[in-house]
Amino acid sequence: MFINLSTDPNIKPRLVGELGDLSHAQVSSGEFKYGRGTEIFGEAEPADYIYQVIEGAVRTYKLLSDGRRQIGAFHLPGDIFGLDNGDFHRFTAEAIVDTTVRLVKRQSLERVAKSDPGLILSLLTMTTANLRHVENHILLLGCTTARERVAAFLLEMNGRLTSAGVIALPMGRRDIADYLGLTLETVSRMFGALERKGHLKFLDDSRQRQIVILNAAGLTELDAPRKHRRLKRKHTPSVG
Amino acid sequence: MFINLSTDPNIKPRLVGELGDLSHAQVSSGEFKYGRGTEIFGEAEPADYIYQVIEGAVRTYKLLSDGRRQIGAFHLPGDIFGLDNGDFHRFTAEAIVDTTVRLVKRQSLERVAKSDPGLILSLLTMTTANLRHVENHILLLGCTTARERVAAFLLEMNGRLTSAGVIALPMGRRDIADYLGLTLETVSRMFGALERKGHLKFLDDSRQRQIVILNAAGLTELDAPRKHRRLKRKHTPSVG
DNA sequence: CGAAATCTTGATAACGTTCAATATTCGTGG
DNA sequence: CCACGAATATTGAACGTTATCAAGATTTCG
Repeated sequence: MFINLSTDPNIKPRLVGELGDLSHAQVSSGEFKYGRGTEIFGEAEPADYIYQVIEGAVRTYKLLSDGRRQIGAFHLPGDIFGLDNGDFHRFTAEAIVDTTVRLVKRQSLERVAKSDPGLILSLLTMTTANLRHVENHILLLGCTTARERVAAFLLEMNGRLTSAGVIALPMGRRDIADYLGLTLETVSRMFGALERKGHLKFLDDSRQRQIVILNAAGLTELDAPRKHRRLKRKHTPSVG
Repeated sequence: MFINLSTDPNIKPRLVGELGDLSHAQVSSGEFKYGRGTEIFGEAEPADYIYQVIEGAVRTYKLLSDGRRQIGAFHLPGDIFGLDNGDFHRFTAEAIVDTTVRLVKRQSLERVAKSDPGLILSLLTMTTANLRHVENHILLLGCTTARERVAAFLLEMNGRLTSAGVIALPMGRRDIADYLGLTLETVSRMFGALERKGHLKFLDDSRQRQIVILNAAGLTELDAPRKHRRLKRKHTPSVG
């Protein structure tokens, strides 16, 4: 089906925030539902669509050949994923829970983009936003302790899916672990430690997925034993 | 100074490969030299220029407040860095050795970009290339052992700065460690282990920075003790 | 030339993983 | 709708990989 995004009131508000100048573009678009745990697209598959979460949650990840998994991002309502700017997906995407997505044919986007600098600029803006997230994640994975990672994860989620002060996590400990480069046991232990310190509490939710942050400042405290201590800096750009 | 890149034979060949459609753009450009160890720009500073390495090597990194450092990338001759698509740099950049860079005023790029969709597309292409690199780095930092990281580093460098089969590393063990999320001692030990296994050898270079890969296949061997073993999957894409 | 930086190697320790057991809940099929 | 197997989460104990601390050898470069 073809939808003019600028005239469909149900779609425009959702997409405008992310797609910006796409608002006057004529692109082919549709909705789809994926059951909990099902694959939306696979790594290295042709990237025919880009996706936006309407409802639910999605994980995108890479696998090593021996089964080790690294989740690159969680995608929540409003988020766009599968935007690879190339012919093939670089991640696998799976629905974490029953999920509804909007999909847009990449071909139609590119057709429009040829004559619409604003759309390319929007793609650049979204890609840059991805890049920023991934860059911060590298800092997390390369430098931080288990406690710091779990705390950072909570703060990230706190900013993204809090409703009435409660974080309702759609994903399990295993997913969190694979996002943070830890094991699920370590994630569980760090949650426990943060709870004992009074930085958070669990609501009497059966699976401990409903969390309230009690002390956000406590979560930002650094924790490194003394791993590295580089301090000096030089400042003298010399002119050629 | 203003240079029309499409008519300056000394500049065009270098930039065309990376900047694509910029070749017919009129942008302000110049060259600069930075001494070994000096800062080119700092994190959160205004991003007034984008840079291309002419000669030398550059590291870009983020710091935590207690001094922990994560190097995001090494930039070698031909590479463009500082392309943040925003008003501020997200990394600090330092010359690893005496380095010559070309710099291009961002303002002039943006002026041209307004009327040149091809240039924006080039920016998108370069940003996507950055993204791909960082995504792969996340997989490395989140999932792999020390030996695998050092091996992956060598293979990356092997594809980028090999001359006559010899990798001549411009950076020290500390930089490599901060790139791989390890300590310099561990990097040193892994080099030693790989040498003992016959996968590489050092040239009698005083600082062990000249390396020859003897067995690239040996370097790609996986090494995980048995950290995670997720196996079931419908179809199985994998990066080995 | 000499102080600082770099790299290696060894000994010890710690953080996080691995292995294991339990309790609870989910969700699918009878 | 209940029951039962599978999935999820927590916790404990032991282990292992990598960090930390330390010393020494060599080289760089100011």
